[in-house]
Amino acid sequence: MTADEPPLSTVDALVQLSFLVQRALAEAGAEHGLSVVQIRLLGVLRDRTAGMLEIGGHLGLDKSSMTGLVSRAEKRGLVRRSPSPHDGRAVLVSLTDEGRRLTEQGAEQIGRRVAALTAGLTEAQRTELTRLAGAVING
Amino acid sequence: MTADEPPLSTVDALVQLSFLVQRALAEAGAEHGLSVVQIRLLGVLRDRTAGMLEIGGHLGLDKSSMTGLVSRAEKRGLVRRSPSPHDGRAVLVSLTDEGRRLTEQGAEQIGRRVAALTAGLTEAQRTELTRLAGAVING
DNA sequence: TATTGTTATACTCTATAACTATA
DNA sequence: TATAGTTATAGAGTATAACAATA
Repeated sequence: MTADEPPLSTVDALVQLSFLVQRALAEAGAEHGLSVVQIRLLGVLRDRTAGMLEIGGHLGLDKSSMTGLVSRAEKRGLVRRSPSPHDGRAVLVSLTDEGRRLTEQGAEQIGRRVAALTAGLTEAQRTELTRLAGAVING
Repeated sequence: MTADEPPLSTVDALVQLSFLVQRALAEAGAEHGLSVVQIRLLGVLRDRTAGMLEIGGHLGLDKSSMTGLVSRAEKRGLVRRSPSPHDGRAVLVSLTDEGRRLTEQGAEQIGRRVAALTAGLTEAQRTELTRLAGAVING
């Protein structure tokens, strides 16, 4: 029989859960030398091509932070910069084939690791957790 | 009427929720110039005095990362280093009065911000979410 | 010898301010 | 003038390897 755990407040439960998930993300990324923010960058580009400002908006980062972030990913061959056909000031960032491969593979591993966190729940509990988390996310 | 949101997978829901909570943490910390890791450092020291290795274990950081982390907090007057009475190699890190004040105040603000995330849930839903999150946390 | 902690070093990540080029 | 992006700079945060002091 395992030890009883102290009851958690809602706040503590959400904070601790967030750290568990973030650790799973970091560990999945580390297998490929990717930081969490690099994972997020690839995630943003998974379904779209975007300019620096737009990506920064999604990640909550200043445009000056984007330059280095994208350059490091570019140096690793994961993304490319292209000139925008409509605006001479703008660049469009998109995944390379290698970047897309790594994105898909990483998503799979993240899925496995995060799913493993809920392995102790019943299917009904998992469904309910997903529903409640979704309600928080959607306001 | 608000727009329908796409149904989320369990993995996506947990990942997105973790980013929401982490953002709340970061914003609460930013009000006092504290990073998330500095908040965690104060949290570890809230209920105990600990050596560098022990703190690093709680935070998942190498001992070499601890030196700078603790020194920055020390320079701000939030923690102090004391020689261990039992081991001449070790130092004991503890909160200063100012550090404790900030820790309590920060915990309050984090509580408010994280609680606000669940403001749209009923009390029963909040209870259920807490129970399910606790089940994930406790294995 | 093993352990605790620091230092030296290198890198990622981030922001502010100043700058370039284009709109 | 305003906008998209980069550069210069500064600082936090992290790890690896080498080191000092103590156990």
